[in-house]
Amino acid sequence: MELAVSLQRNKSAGRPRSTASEAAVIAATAELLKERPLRDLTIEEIARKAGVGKQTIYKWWNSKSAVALDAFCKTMLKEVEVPDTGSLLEDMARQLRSVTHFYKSKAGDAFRQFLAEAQSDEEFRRLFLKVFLKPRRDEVRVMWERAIERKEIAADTDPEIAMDNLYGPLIFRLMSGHGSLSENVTQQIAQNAFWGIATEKVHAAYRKRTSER
Amino acid sequence: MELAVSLQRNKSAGRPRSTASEAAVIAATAELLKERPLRDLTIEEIARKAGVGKQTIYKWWNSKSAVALDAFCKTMLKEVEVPDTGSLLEDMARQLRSVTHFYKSKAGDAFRQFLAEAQSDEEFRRLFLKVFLKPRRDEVRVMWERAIERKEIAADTDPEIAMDNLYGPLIFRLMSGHGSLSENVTQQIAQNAFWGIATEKVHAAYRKRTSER
Amino acid sequence: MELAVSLQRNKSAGRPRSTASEAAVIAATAELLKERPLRDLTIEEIARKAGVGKQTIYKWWNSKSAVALDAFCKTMLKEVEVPDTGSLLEDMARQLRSVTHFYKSKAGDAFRQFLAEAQSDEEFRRLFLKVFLKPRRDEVRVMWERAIERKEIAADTDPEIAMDNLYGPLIFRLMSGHGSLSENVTQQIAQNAFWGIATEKVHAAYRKRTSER
Amino acid sequence: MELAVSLQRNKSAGRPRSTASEAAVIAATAELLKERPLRDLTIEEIARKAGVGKQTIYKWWNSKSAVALDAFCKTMLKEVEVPDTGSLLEDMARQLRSVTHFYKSKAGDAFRQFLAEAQSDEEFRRLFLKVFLKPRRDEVRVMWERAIERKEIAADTDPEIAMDNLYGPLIFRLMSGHGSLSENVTQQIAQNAFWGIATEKVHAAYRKRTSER
DNA sequence: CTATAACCGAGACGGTACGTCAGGTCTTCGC
DNA sequence: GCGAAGACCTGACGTACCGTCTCGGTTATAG
Repeated sequence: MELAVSLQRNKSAGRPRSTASEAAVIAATAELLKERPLRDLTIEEIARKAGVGKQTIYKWWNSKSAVALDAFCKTMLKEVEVPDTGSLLEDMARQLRSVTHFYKSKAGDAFRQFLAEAQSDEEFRRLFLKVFLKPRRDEVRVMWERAIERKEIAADTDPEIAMDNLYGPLIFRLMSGHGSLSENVTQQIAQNAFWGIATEKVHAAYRKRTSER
Repeated sequence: MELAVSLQRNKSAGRPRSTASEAAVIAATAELLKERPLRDLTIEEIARKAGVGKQTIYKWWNSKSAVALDAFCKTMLKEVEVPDTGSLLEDMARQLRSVTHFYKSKAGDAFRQFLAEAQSDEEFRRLFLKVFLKPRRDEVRVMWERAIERKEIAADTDPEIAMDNLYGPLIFRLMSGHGSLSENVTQQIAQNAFWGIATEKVHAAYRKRTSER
Repeated sequence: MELAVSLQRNKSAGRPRSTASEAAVIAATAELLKERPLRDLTIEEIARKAGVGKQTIYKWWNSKSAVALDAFCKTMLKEVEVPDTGSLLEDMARQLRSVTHFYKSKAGDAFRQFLAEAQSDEEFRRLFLKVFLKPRRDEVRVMWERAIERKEIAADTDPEIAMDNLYGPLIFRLMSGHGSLSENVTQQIAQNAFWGIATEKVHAAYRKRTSER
Repeated sequence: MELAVSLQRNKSAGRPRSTASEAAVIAATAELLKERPLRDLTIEEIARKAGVGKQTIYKWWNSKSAVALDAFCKTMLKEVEVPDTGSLLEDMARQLRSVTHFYKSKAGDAFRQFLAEAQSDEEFRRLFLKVFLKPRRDEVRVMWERAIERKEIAADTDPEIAMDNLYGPLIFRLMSGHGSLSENVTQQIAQNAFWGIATEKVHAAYRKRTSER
């Protein structure tokens, strides 16, 4: 019980890390990240704004992207909503509404910056995957697992692919900007993804309740 | 940039634009783009490698991304294959195989770099959309228009969304690297996209030919 | 005749070196050098004060000491007075008075800084020797050559050693600060140096004119 | 610094100064000082090499030069040889031989570094004068006092100036590097200095023993 | 036998400067 | 007048030390 604590402390001599500095860096970075693209941040500016030495940043983070990701996770992130309405279509529609709201926010801008950054920094790609993307997907995956239990989708459905079917189109749309992300569009995407993965039985049930498509 | 140059102004005095320089810049950039991420290219290096003054580059292109995009379009791009098998599912499967091959090539790396770059450079995003993405989508759109004619999908289906359903998951997978892009996965994505947009009639016909999913 | 000139110019394309920048650097450095020891100058401060990029300084000079030496030679240096009174003793006494004046000035401070710098930078030591010390000694050497002609000193006297006998004590005094450099002291040093190198004949002649030492 | 410590205050509470740490600092510094110029030492490196906290160094010494001087005095210094042959010329020649040996050694390098350091640090200049230069000159001064007693030099000769006449040329030669310090040269310097300060009587006696110069 | 005090190592901190790199602009010459 | 060459100012890079500041711990004397 107490063990973890006492193992944690005392492990090193010397002046301990300044929580104030860390917080200042995170805060400054978060603020800057809302103002401009990640690419246009500089370590110097973060240090300046945080009132912190550059070395202090380099000591605790590997790159400005790592600082930014940390700031993002600590200040810009809200809980994922994982609806459980008993209907996959409904779940997906609701979920998509909520992630769309995220994607369109400042946080969503940051998210896309990170995805962009990952294209030229393999180490960061892994970090981003580990600290943000994977945990998020793990939370959301239950939506499909529940659908499998309810037999709405086939037992051998790969939730990973299901998720890509749902989120991929959205993200691509946002990144390329070739089309808008209106309510209408997101719902269409949700429906297509649903029809794409649901079983025939569910299709039939669904068709009963609505007019033929 | 680069467009509609020659017709209007053949009267101007002075030395004409050197086609050799332009070609050298394009070639050097293409080569560099195969070696490393766009972000890590520099105008100076391109100029050095091309044996060209920096100013010459700045004169004809707005940014290194613009040079790179130009180089990409002129040297790394092959015709899109737009299959016409008479079956949307088959068309989509084939198409996806061919774009997957593209995405996994050096050219695909470059494509993702451009998408990344667009996240921090709105002007470039528009350029990329105009000179690459839109033309491509225009070519591919006929696949869905043909499917509408064949009544495989509803008349009011938006091909834009259909395309996002098909390509979005792939691109997202590649960019985030959370999963592989095996033949198996791409075919699954194609199928899901197809089931997502095809009409009930087509679903039924398809089920006849295969065992129940 | 004209050859040297035409070889000099035209040798390179590109924007020529900015004389304004060079002058600004020299001026700024000279000013700073009067305010504080060479060691406490920084390239950054010079650049800042001169309104010049650091790179411009690094391009044309190897080190801050080199800049400082250049500034010193171009702005703080006056002609050496090489007296020719027909008497070595008189020449030496006058010369020493004038160099003492130099040593005690701001320029003399700088001179000692350079000598100090040379102790930890062999490359600079050679530079200093070449551009300042050797030319100066070459100018002054004639004093002893004339004395040799007049047979005041032996024909095989080494002027280098004679000069060290004259200037060495002064410089050491100034650097260590163990004693003052009053008129009295410098004249004593001059006399000792003179007696040390003059021939017996001259000693005798000199003794006739003055009371026995 | 470092002087007159123990006698006055044996009463104070608290942990006493660690002699081990002091010795380690001195040893590490001495070693480093043999490897590179004083300017290129850093407190951090000394602390690292000595296995000591930086603060411990700052507590007991004012600057790295002070540490170095301390290390120099405690480990690199040998007794000065003050010959007493009964002849000033002989004394000077021998002395100069021995100091030349010193100047050319690692210790001599350090000595010049200190003299150099003194040009940009007035406080250190005074310290160096007090703990090294003055004591040394005090020891050597008797050479001239004995010569005065023997009436080899005038009663009012200033030994300080005499010393400068002897050592100054050597030191300047070494610092500027404009000439070598061969046996031949040092003996010439010694002779010149001797002739410069000896009385006529001595000159005459000396001439009897040698051929006319 | 504590309590107090000074010391010590370790090492994090806010800074300043380093020397390098590239950006985007400018100026000159040769074609 | 175009284009190469290349110098210019700017500003960020990542590193090295500076001198200061906590920490946890150690070793003395004083009570």
